[in-house]
Amino acid sequence: MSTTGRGLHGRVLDTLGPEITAGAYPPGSVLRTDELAQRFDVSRSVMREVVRVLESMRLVQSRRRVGVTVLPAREWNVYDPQVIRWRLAGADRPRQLRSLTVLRSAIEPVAAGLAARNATAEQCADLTECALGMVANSRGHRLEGYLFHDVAFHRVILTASGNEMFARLGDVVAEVLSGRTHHEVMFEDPDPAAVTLHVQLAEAVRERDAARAEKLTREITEGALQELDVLAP
Amino acid sequence: MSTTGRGLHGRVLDTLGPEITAGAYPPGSVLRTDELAQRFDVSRSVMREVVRVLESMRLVQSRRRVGVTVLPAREWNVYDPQVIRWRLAGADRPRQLRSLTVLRSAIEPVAAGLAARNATAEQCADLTECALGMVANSRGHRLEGYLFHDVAFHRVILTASGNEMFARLGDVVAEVLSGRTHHEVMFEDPDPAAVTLHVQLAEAVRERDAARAEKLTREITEGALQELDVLAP
DNA sequence: GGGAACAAAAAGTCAGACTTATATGTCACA
DNA sequence: TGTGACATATAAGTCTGACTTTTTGTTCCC
Repeated sequence: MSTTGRGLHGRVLDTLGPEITAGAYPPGSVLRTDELAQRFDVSRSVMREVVRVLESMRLVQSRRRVGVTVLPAREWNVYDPQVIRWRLAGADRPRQLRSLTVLRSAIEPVAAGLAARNATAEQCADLTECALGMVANSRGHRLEGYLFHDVAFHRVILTASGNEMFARLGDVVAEVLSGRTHHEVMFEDPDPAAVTLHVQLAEAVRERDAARAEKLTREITEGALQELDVLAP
Repeated sequence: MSTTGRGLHGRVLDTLGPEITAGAYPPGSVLRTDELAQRFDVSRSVMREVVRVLESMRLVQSRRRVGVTVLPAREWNVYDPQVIRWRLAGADRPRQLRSLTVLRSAIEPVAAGLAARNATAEQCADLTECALGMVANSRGHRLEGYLFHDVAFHRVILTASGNEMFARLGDVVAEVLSGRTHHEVMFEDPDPAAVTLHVQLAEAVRERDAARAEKLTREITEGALQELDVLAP
């Protein structure tokens, strides 16, 4: 389910990008456009476009008479969805997953508070529906169905907050939740306490209780953090 | 102080990017690469590189036989530093400033709590130094000096949190704080209460009091939000 | 009216020549 | 020996023109 992939350019990017984010080239390494073009068997034009995109992600820097320099991780645009996907697919997936979960724990409670103030009637209904879907799939190893509703639930919260910056983190949350179900060990049914919290959160938003919504979300993300500590200490 | 600017490619990007984020072309509008190249008097190769970068920011989408379609704002990579800068320079600066301030109010308290647990001795010293610098410049219209130390202070907090996602928001916070001093009306000296809060926050981090650090930061960002309500209601 | 063949349009790709900036090495001079 | 000016090589940057591929919209036939 890659966003790029289309065209020669996208295929090269999907190989070179992950290599860089995986640390295959130590920071300061110099690549040459011509050599890369040769390696991937594409023309210089295509290779230049790839380098330009990597440069806009701050993964590399292109300088005359020097070449394409790989930048240290501290420079990377770590909020770029492609970079996030590449890093989650790579070796430092655990570290990345932790970073993102901590980010969630900061954002989502505030977003939920705002959602309680701003959510439309339709969004409230969606929320309730998602929560019910979670309940319905919380037993009997129906993990896929549970995940689907869980992701949808958090997306609605983030969107309903009315803050575009929060809304854009929907994909990140989806990635984190999906990762927990698919990549990490998750044989057992979801924690019943978490399910209850989601139902209560939908209630709180519907009743415009911002403080309670924030508190409940804090408990949810707190749980996600603890879960992470158990899985990857 | 533009990151790009270097080269023909950067100059075109710095014109076309802001135009799109300013909403000069309604979503769904179709641009043609050849026409754009003609308009900016550059070759198609350069124009293609520009389009590729805009595409990676999800501002546009390039499709065969159709052209370069402008995407709706909901699709934009609003965390991309360039996009942030372009939007802050444009007409919906107030809305953008509010979004970012809300984001700060979610992130910084959590970051401060983590900083209290993870900050090195050197970072604690830096923090105290910055706080003292703020105090020293808090009276007599020394706004530039105050801003400098304020920005540095928040950068240290975000970095000391140990979370890379938080650390990368240093530039955003710098932009918001700088905007308050330069663009918005800011004739008076900074609020003495805010200065005190920063001094206390440096203390709390030094004493490893995570809960107090978080609470103090929440008060600081709360102040920033109220300030925004006064300036742009 | 519906489906298949066709034509046009725009992006995608390539190859090659030329330009420009700049890191680095050379050499003369102090 | 150190230092500055100058020359040179290098790799990115730019331009041009030709060709390919995909997709859309039309037309024509059943």
